[in-house]
Amino acid sequence: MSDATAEKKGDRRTRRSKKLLFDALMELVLEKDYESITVSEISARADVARATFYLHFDDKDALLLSSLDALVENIVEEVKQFSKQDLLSGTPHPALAVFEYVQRNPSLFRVTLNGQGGSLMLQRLRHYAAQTAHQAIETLEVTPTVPPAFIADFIAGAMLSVLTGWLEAGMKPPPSEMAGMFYSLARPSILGALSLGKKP
Amino acid sequence: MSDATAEKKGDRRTRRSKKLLFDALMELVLEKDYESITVSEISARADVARATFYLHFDDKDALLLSSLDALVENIVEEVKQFSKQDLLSGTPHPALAVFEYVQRNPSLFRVTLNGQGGSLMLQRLRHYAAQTAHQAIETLEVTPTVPPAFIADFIAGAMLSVLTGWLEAGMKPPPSEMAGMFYSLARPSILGALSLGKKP
DNA sequence: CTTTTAATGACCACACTGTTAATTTAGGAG
DNA sequence: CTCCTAAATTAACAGTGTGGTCATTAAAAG
Repeated sequence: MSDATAEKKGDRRTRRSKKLLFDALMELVLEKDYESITVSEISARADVARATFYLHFDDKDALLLSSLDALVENIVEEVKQFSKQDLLSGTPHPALAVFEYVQRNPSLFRVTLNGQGGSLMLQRLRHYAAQTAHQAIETLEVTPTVPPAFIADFIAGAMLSVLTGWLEAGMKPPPSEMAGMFYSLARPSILGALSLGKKP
Repeated sequence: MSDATAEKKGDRRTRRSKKLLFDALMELVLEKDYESITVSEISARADVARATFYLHFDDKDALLLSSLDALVENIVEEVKQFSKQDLLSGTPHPALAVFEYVQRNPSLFRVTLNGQGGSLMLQRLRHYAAQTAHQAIETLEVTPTVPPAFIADFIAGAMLSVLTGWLEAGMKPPPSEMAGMFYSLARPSILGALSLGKKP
């Protein structure tokens, strides 16, 4: 094992290339329509041979998805910090975490939510969100009157949609306010759906 | 004016071609990934010269969007029938209308919501939905504590997300049940956000 | 019937894809 | 440091789809 700073896998050159390509895509994605970006363009921007691109990724989407996966892992982890009590209390920590995270890294989310990044990303993001919401609900240990999966879809979709609108509006109201509004809509719903089946 | 059956615009041949192309796209979209469908393929399936395609549409997306627009117009009109009182009453008419409509024409919605149909459709559908929700809220003539646009985004996103899950699950619970669940989550939210500013 | 207009097939230049082969370059193990 | 291996590069390649034009044919509309 070489360890040392370790953690990273693979040849230094490989890492370098992947990072360059990733950064190039992020740059381009802010400049133009995702669909219209070509592999040639990404490689050129990354100052990497086109063949090198295909050495690491099958196609444009593969690169994009691998980026998204990394990003989502981060945000999910942050959000998971706040579960149980925060979910039912008035403190909008989980939602706040989301808004703040998005505010900190708007680029990729803008691509995803604004519909660019094609369908793949939105689809995947929705699944991630729903799954996370689902897990959060289950930690509450109540037997809801509505299937948790339904609640999860509902809340996840609402959150993504609201996020989209927020990005389109230039992230105008600050995260705290957004989170507050989100909770004022989401909490009554969830509480209502859970109330009948509360556990002692 | 030639009127007679009228209502339709343009040359009969034009209408024919457009319809053929539209139908072809719908067929293909059920068979394979939207992104992978080519103009050549659509034209071939429609049994129409490729040049004819470009005579009517700029590209694949233009055809798709024109289809979506037509479809959405229908559903929006249906939903708009039920506004004011139904919105606040327990009768889930508006949501029911949506679920039933989708159940009746699943194909295009499956494309849109399942993420295929690229980003364009989802984006546009979200806007349509939010806009419709927004208008519905304004007919209520109350001054909500949360911006109507926010509520609209919230509800529209929730609806689309739930619809997506529903389609993925093979439209398993019937529309009535889905609409019921949707309302049990959506109503408390909306009522809560509106309650403080009720008008006499 | 005559005029107008859509549809067709054909043919084009162009861009991007995905792959492979030969060569150069740089990292890592010992 | 040296050698060996694996990554990166350059360059070609066939394949496919795109838009667009054009003269010709077919069919509506008046």
